[in-house]
Amino acid sequence: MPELPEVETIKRTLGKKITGLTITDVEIIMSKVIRDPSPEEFSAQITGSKITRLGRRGKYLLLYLTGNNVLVIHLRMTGRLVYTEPSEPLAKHTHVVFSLSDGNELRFNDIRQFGRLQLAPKQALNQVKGLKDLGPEPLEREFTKTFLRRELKRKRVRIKSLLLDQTFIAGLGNIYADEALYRAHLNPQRIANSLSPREIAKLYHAITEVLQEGIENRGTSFRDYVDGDGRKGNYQELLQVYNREGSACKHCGTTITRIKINGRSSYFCPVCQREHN
DNA sequence: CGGCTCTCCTGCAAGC
DNA sequence: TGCTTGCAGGAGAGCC
Repeated sequence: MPELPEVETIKRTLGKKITGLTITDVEIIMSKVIRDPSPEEFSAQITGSKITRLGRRGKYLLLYLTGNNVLVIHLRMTGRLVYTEPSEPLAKHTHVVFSLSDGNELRFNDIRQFGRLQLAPKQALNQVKGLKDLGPEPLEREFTKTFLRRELKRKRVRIKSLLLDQTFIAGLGNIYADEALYRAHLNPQRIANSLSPREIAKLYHAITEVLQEGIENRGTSFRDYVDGDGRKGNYQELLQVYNREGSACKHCGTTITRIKINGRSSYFCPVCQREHN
């Protein structure tokens, strides 16, 4: 499930391969993955464009094209971008194929068909649904302790739910949210506006640290995620709580617990992350 | 508007 | 062994 560190890693690895290349053809195999415009318009606008640079906003990957367009890609759960030779057989769930001027292809495949591609004019990027309501980038200067304090104060949801809310902060998913809460010694069920200034400060540092470490380790590969080189990340080996139900906490040895919060799994150590203290 | 639930989809694991 | 059932999850729609 590509979250901020995974998308950032894809941006860096894929960027080295496809920046400067022209898209010579677009084949849409499953049209529902194209959110906007129509498949015909999508192909027509992209064909002949050059990829000038790659960007990222939250979990969205951005391919800046000549002709003033941006190809906005969200991989959701199982989406993959595969840079490969045309002779390579199409994977079962390949939905879109971009032919590139170096003779290779960029393929979008997605087992669960949740991922979406969208084309938007560069100046209209901040009007794209999903993108326009994103909260601050947690690794940029705009994400501050003051912001976190102010926003937490007016929220009555559980802190775990808030961390997953992209309109609150962009880029955290289930893995890094659980890891950040563990690092901050915060129980995922805590109500956001009950956190003390000290706890908020710990959470602030925990969020930036886990994301930074995720990037340094080229992301977390559970099942599907690979980077632009087709390589798996390493951060799954450094996870403290996520997907570790029944295992010992690496700090205190207590069994890691899993509960559901708003339908999402939350992994935590019941001792290191006590609800009341 | 805030906050919650349902939905999309396939692959895999658990259970009988 | 082979079937059925349930679960995983990001974000948008829809509800109160």
